[in-house]
Amino acid sequence: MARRQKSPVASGDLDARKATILHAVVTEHVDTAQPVGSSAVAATTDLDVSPATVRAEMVALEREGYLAQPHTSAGRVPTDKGYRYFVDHLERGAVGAVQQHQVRDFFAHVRGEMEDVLEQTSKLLSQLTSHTSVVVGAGHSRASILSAQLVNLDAHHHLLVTVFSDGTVTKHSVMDAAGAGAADVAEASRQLNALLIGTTLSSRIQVPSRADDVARLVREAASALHEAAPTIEGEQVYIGGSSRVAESFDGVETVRAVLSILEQELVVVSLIEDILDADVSVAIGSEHGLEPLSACAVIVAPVTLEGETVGALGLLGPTRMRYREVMATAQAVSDELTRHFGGEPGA
Amino acid sequence: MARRQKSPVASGDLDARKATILHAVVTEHVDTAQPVGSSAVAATTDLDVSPATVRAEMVALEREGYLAQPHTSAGRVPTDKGYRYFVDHLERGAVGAVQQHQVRDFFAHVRGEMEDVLEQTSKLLSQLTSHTSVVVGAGHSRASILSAQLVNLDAHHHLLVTVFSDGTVTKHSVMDAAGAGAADVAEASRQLNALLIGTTLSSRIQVPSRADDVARLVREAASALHEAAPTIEGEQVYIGGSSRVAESFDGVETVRAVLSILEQELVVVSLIEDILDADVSVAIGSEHGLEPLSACAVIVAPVTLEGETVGALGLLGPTRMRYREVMATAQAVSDELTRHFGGEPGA
DNA sequence: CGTTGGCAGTCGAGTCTAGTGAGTGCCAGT
DNA sequence: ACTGGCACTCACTAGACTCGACTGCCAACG
Repeated sequence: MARRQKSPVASGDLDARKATILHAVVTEHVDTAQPVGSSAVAATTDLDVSPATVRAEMVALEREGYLAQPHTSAGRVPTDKGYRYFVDHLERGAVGAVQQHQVRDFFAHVRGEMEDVLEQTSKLLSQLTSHTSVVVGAGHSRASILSAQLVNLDAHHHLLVTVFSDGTVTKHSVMDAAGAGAADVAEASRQLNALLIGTTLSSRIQVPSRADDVARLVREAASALHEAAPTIEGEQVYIGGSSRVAESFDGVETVRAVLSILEQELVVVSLIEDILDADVSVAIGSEHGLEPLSACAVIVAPVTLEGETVGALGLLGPTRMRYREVMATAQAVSDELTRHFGGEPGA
Repeated sequence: MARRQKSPVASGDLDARKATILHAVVTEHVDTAQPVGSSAVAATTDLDVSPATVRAEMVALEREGYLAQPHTSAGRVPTDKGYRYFVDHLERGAVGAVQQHQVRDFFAHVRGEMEDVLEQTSKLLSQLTSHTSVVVGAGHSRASILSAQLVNLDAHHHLLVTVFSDGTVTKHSVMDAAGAGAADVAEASRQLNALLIGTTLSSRIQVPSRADDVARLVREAASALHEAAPTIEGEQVYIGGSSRVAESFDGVETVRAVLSILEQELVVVSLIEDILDADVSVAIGSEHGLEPLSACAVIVAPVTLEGETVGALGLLGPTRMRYREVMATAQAVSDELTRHFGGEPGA
């Protein structure tokens, strides 16, 4: 609403009245899920114009691609472009008091490891918004190793347990057909720790080439760790409220398609990362490339730690969504999450 | 079909012809999703009787509760009791050759930690059966601690990393407001290790009561571990193919209800454990107590390790399900999984 | 020239009325 | 005990019709 252009042609800005009408159509349609007619717009806005005038404007808005008609004698429905304009010109609202309180309360009481917090957060988000939520914890490719330890499980199996500077812990099985003695395992553990401390997963390390049991164990363990690197570097994904998908769309096929996408973590992560920006951002309908999600809008907010983006949270719902409220919620949770991790690093 | 009673009254067994008719109705209904008429049954069975005779039998089957009519002039549909009889008298079939191969192939190539294998398995199951699958890894309440280590993250945060005899690894944040020195942390780590090794989560341990930094760290870490015990003892749950739910049921409300149940891990686990038996077993419709799942059948197979049940796998679909095939698949995967973990314990 | 009221036209949704056909229950005959 | 025949039931479908919410267009107005 702030920036406006003189000439309302092309795709730039719309004149004030068109903007008001578009805004009215969007909000009304979000509320009712029905096409919105000219008289409804004339009644709900404070434009003081007749339905006929509204109609004329709507024809223009349709020509410019902001609105669409399901069929000739129906009201108008916003297009993706219409929603986009709506969102771009939305003044940021504060999150409701009840929700605000719920968010604060949640973060005041939540305890436990980062993983648990992220998972709980995804549940909170879907509960607050009635949409499906996605929380992505960034990978730790740049984290360095704080400790590595080889633990003897039984005669032929050991476990390499690695602790990273970002607080993650990984484990890797190490087979040992020969069955080295406990002393050898302990020695290998010592050497591994010395070898790996301070390195990252992408570091090249110098493994001993000797043929004895200890050296063999060290080599096996180190390779197990580095082989698995691509997997454990990967992001953690927590999805909450997937049952909300069934409420949001009426076509069973749409529901299936969306759920199917949600099952593919890699796709979800790359979707979120595509949309991710320094601020709360939105992808509407076909704006993200995923055809099965063309009926969806995705709202993404970053989670930062010491200025760096370490994760993201996303909310997925129908394009017909209460953008203002949902974006405000995303912003609030993102802020609190950032503060939460900022306050207690590594936890 | 083996055991049969003379008197077909009451709820015991049905006479051969009724059994055949019930069988025909179930298989036909599973195929077509339509009520099955008497003439269809007469045509598809080798009973060589007229539709009229079939009708008479169907009336009896309906009176005894095995069949139901959606409305007066429609064919018959199996009731839960009908499906139950069908399943109880199903001769176990072998799994199809293609699937057999797929399962073997999967287990021949799958690598990685138990958690990863279970998760992959749930995907395999849902892919093989086109149903939603659940894989439950048993809790490790009886596992003893092999190693405990306190790792210094930063000035005020440490991480207690614990390795259990069943190969699981847990981590717990330990806050340290006072900021003990590195030497103290190392000493605390040593003491914790000595203290915890060989104990289980339910063991009572004797923590030092001294007031110095080391003792404080030890107490903090031990209490963090034992406080979290209920959580980490808990089962791991992996759900695969939840999008299949949308295919299986046509009512959106049913889909939502089922998805909603699937989101509650505790409910899913207790459901599976209720049904769990030494063999592949089935709960049909209202047999399990969960009202929202009254349109579902759940097939559960145990996963054993050295004679002990260490987990379970479940398949959830509509009562109108290909029980024979799905049960055979569950059996096959359960067997292979058991063999897989039996062959490489701890992996 | 932008705006307005009026008006004919369009089209989806709902209702009503057969007509169709799959399937049943019953019964008399073998 | 089984069968063929038969009247009956009832969901489903198609067509006709009305209703009503809109639109698009146009002539008139300030």
